[in-house]
Amino acid sequence: MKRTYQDLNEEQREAVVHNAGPALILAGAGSGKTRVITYRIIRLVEEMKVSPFRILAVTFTNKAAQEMKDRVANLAGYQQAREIFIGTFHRLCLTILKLHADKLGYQPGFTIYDDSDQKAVIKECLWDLKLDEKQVHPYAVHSHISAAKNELKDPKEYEELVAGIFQEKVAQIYPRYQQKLRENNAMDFDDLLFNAVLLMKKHPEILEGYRRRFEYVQVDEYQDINSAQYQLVSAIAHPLNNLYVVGDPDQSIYGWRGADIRNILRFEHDFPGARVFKLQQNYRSTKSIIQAAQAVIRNNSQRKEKELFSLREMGETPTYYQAEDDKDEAEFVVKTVYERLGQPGRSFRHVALLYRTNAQSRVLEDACRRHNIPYIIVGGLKFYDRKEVKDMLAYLHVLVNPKDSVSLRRMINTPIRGIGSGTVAKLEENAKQQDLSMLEAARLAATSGEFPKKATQALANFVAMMDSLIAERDLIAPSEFVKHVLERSGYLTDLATDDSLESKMRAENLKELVNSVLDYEKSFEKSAEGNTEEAAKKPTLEGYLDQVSLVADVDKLEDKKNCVTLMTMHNAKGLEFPIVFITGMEEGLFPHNNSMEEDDDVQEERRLCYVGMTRAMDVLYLTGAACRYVYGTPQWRAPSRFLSEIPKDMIQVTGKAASIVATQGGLYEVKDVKKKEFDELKDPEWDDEPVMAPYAIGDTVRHKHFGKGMVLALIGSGDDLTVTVSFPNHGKKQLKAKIAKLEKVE
DNA sequence: CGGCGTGCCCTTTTT
DNA sequence: GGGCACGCCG
Repeated sequence: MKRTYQDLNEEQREAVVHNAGPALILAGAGSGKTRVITYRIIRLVEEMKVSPFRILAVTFTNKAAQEMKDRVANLAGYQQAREIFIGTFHRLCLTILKLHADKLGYQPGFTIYDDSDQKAVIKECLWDLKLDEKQVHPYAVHSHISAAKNELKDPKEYEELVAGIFQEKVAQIYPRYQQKLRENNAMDFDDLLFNAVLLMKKHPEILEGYRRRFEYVQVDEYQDINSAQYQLVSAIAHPLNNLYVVGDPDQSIYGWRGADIRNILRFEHDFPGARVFKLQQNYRSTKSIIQAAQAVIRNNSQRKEKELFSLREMGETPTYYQAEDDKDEAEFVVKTVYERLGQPGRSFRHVALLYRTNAQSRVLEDACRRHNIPYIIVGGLKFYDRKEVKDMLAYLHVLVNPKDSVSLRRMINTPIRGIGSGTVAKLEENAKQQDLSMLEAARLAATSGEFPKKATQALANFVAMMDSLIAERDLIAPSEFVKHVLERSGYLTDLATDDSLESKMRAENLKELVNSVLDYEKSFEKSAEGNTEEAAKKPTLEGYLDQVSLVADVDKLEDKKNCVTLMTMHNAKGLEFPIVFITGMEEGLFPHNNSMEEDDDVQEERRLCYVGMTRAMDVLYLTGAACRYVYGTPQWRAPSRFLSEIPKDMIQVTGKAASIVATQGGLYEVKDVKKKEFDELKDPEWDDEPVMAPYAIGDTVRHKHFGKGMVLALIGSGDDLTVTVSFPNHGKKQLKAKIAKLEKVE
């Protein structure tokens, strides 16, 4: 069958009919990049007669992978689609590593440690090294190690480049951290990439195998690729370099995770002879939304020339609402959602509420609940992060990988079975001295008589339980087995002993966990888990755990339910909604305080703003609050600079905070106060008075030593009020209002 | 050993 | 505001 690609535009068609050799597709937001990449794959199979088995397509999220699989299956048929390796980087690496784990000194059943497991291991290291975790923050240590791995630096290489006291500490911790992971037969997320690359380096014959296998390599979201991913992809694509990458430098928002935007910017340099295609027509949004988004992104200096345009109608001019405080902001959002729902063809599912930080979701959530708006939150506290679910997963991890002592420590006394912290500490000591896993140490202790009688008995019971569970593990279906573990562990019985609502919820969540195992099993019936080299053809507990470790919340976002969606802008990438609210448009929040010093960081924030705005199809609201509660204290901040980058005629301004006006460029005058309408909607109990501050953003003040300056932000109230002032000759200063005694100047 | 209360400090974003 | 570590008491 010869396809004519009539449903593609000229730009898209040119990109699709590219044959061999490297190609870079610069695809603006909403320009149909997924469509292009799927058609490309189909063309490889149907016209160029490439065996599906020889095609690799890598994405960043499972959701993107699934969508691509579905589209290929729809167009080319299911049989073709399942032969193609379409998956995330992490899934690709995991698949490779499972096949060759032994070559790196791992066993195939290795566990993937999540954030909290990683943190636990770091803490152990700190403890071993007698470092104070108050001074050396585990989180900071881990992010350094993570960054090192993303740049493919092993502990030795890291040590050589150490600069500063903190990094010296990290250099001590890093090798120990790796050693502990190895002892637990565990890898962290970054190891998946790092070890896959390492494997290829150490074993050229394995690399050669994958080179021969994957003749055509496609990469989605290329702007977000880090060094390790770059190495992997370019190694596999070499020497044919049939490397087809799609991305948008303006949507690179993962720099903090090691993504290096330079990879896309220098693609033509790295792969000589590369052809470049641009997709600049946006199909998603109205003209006025695209114009506003373009106006913002234009302020970035590091860009590839690309001008997005929309052929849709002008549509509604985006609105900026300046709220008094965060609650007022939430009320505005909710009220507007109701207004919009009155319009034909609109329902809750068409609305997304976006924000910069997860902490912002709470106020929005409260407002939704008060006004009976159904909502789902993507990200934040995930299902798999709940205590009871993590406990049960810890059981399963140990049962699959008995060396996993981090998980063992979590479940050994949950529910309480008389193995207290003293006993655990002693076990740990024994394990370390005799070079055993914790479970082995427990097994020994159960018979040695070294422990007190009660503890010995408790350990003996525990070991017997674990041994019998391990023996049963592969005899029944994973879902049956999980049910069995819930019973045998006494976890459910323990929950049943008190009838609090919380316990009931937990029991409910554990049922849901069993359901998720059932879903996993079902996916095998239709055999959608389509990678042929997936070692096992039938569902296993190990396979289930792998999957859980690799799924993110967005992946499961179903649009069946009629709910408003709440999520961060990071999570929103790749999605679209008719009506979008971007909340928290304030200096210090967006752009975030931690990203305001370096120009590169501000540029990334701006790209994030661009990503957020371009999610909107028809209607876009930008909202910000003059005063917001952070960690329980009020903070006053100026409107985001990104607002002032949108020309006046491209945005309509409204709000009720007439007293505090934008200072960034002083562009906004607040008109059209809609207070009356709010009061009708508001729950009276909710409407507490905002905290007043003696200064306002934009005030000029005089300081004894620093002279005249302008107020940029206010944090706290009363005696704790801290004022951020910018002085012409002394720069930014944070001053305690009580001590500094700033004098207001007219 | 284990339950419970107090106080501290923060996570910006996530596969 | 709230999760987590620590300390006290039954």
